[in-house]
Amino acid sequence: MSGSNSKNNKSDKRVRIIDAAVSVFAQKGYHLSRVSDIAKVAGVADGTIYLYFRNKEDVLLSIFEEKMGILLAEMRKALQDTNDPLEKIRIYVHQHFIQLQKHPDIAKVLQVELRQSQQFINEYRPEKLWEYLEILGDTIREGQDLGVIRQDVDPFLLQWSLFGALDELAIQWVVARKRERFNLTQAANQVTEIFIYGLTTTIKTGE
Amino acid sequence: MSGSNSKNNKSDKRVRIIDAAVSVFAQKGYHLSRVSDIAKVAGVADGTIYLYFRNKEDVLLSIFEEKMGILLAEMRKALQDTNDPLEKIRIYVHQHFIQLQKHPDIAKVLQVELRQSQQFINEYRPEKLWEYLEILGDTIREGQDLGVIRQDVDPFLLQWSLFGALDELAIQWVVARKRERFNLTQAANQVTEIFIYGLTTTIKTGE
Amino acid sequence: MSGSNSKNNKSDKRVRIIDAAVSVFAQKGYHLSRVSDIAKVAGVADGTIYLYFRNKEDVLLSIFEEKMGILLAEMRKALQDTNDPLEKIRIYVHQHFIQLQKHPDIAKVLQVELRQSQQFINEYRPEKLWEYLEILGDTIREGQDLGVIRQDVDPFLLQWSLFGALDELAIQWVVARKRERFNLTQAANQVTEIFIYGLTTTIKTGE
Amino acid sequence: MSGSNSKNNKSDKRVRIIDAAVSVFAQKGYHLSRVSDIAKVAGVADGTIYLYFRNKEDVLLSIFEEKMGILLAEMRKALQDTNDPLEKIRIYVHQHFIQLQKHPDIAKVLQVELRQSQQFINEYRPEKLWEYLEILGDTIREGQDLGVIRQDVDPFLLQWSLFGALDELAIQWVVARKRERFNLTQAANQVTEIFIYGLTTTIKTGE
DNA sequence: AATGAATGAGATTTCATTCAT
DNA sequence: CATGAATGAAATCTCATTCAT
Repeated sequence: MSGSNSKNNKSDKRVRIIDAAVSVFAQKGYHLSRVSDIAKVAGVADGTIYLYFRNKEDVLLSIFEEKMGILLAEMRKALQDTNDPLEKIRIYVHQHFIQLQKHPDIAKVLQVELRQSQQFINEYRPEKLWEYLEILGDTIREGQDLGVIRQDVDPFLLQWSLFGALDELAIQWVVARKRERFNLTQAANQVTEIFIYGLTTTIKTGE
Repeated sequence: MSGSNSKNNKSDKRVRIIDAAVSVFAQKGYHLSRVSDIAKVAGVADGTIYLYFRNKEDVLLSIFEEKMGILLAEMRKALQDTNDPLEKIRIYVHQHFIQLQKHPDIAKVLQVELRQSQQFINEYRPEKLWEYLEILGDTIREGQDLGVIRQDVDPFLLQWSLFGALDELAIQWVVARKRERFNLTQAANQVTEIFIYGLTTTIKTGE
Repeated sequence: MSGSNSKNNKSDKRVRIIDAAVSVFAQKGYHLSRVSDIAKVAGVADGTIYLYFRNKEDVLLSIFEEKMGILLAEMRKALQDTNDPLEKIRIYVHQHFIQLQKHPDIAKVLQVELRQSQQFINEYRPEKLWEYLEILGDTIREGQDLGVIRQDVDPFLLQWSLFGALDELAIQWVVARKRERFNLTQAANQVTEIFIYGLTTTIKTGE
Repeated sequence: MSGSNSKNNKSDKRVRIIDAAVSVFAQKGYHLSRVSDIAKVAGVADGTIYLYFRNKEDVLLSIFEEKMGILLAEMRKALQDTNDPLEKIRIYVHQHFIQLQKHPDIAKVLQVELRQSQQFINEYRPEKLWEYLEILGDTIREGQDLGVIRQDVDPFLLQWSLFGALDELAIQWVVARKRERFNLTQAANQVTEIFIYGLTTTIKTGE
């Protein structure tokens, strides 16, 4: 029991630091966050952080690695029962926004800090993020193979367009305190509507 | 002529500092850029920067103010001869990407550094950016009034979705060294296609 | 013992910084003293000073607060057994010079740096110094009430005159390296003589 | 005439800089005063100051040299018709305070800045100030030779005590915004009274 | 002689990281 | 393992002084 406790304490502390860092980074941004801020929120001494992480940057990297891993796993689980590509896209968008709502701080860090530094993105390839995005790209290609998505769009461009749209709405929701202006479920519905059917009023013949 | 020179030199220096800052911020990000880096690139002494700007942050703010003003003016000029909302959107997208291609560093700073800090966004209202975005929102509302854009989408959500898509593609093109993977003209065409007609294969009756 | 040591080390460091600052300020004056000078004399790193003080000015303020407090307490103790106002003045003058002799650096900082900046005096009210001076004013008023000090002198003017005389002699002794020219005990005697009996040769009838 | 004008302009500018420096130093203190502040008040360019003075310190030194010279000359003129040492002291005190009232800024700089830096006092001997003080010392010695001033006081101590008293009252009047609390004529009378007759109530037989 | 834009040395202060306890 | 006091490198910003015009 004491061994188990000890192990729990250990992993506990690591988790507490990660969570504290997520909260602090989300609030102030990576560069304006001090290590001692993280330590204070985590309820540990400054030096303790260096027992679990190489340095401040390693804390940020670990957030990506671990939190993105969780989001990725949950996204896969949400999509596992569907085969229809268009339905998959609908679920992807909903799931993305649900995660966002559940973990706004994580979302903020992933979104904002990710783009902060070219260096960061180039030097540290956030594999888990790429995998998360690849799901969208693969689904689009699948849709094209099955003939339900137009052949004339580049899956790569479509993937980023859709992700960008989601991301921007997320930022508006998360960062800019516009949460009162829209709820994310409605947003999810509208975004999928627009991407799938377009914004024009004319009616699709196939329907 | 010497007077003209003298005047040119003076305004020259401010411009050189701004341009140097754009380049340095684009490369390293705001926080990792040292004032002396900017000075070196501008070919002036460190202290000279403080003759033209209050502090480092003021340099960043001035970039926004001035460069965004230029982009805004050019966007308005590009749109002035069009009345059709859908055509306006096509032009907006193209123009956005053309500017991007012409000024990738400015784009990087405006896009990436802008959202770096919540504080920045909250305390300093980037009016010019809002105006730039409002053009899109107004056009959408116009299109709805004219009946060419679906009434059931929230202009606010659509505006941000479209801008997010553009933004993300821009970042991919600018930041992540993916310029070889697509050209922006093609991207512009595809994004407008998708937003206007949707990503499904079914054919619009109106065509 | 180790706990005691630890505590001593901590308070030790604050004291060491204060004392170093007194020495450095006394030698170079506040403005010409660099924080790193103080750190070097105190035997700590530059940054350590900022663990104990908000900034350089706070070090100066703390010197006033703490050292003046000590001088004030000792002055009160020296005066506690006397009731005769004239005797009190004699003791005050002696005590003032004794303290001076014991802590010439403190004296220098209190006297010289204090009046350096109007701003300083106006913004930071040196309460402890006022209290120290008030002792003199109160004694004078007491003497007038008891009829041993002339009614026709303004206590306020007399207080400042006497303090100015002491102060100037102090400065001559401390700053201007004139220590060889007079000893402070003799000075104390002469100043009290002059103030009490005047500088004329005529003899008081009361004697 | 134009030559004379030119000469006037030249000396004019030097005087304007000196006067500006007096005003600025009096307000902010030497170290917090910027050369450009002086230039602005003098209505000249920053660089112009360096045509008339070697550097910032030289401006301060010149203030002493020149302003003190004026005060010294006026003091000598005020004393020239008197032979009685006690009367001379009375006049000295009055004259000192009159000058003070006429030139409070000069007084502030001479008094406060003078003591700021040991270095300053040691390296640059303010001859004119010493002469000014010597008048007091000489008068005291004269009085002792004539038998009207007690032999048992050290002229050096008495000189500094009296000057210190004057100085402190001056500072209170000039610096600490206490001008409403006393007028200098009254102060002059009281200080001479106290120094000459002492602060006790007993009556001198000689009177 | 006068200007004032430009310089750059130097000062304060912060904060990631270390290490003795 | 954990602590947190101490470190000191590094960054921003100021301002006396210079010098081309």
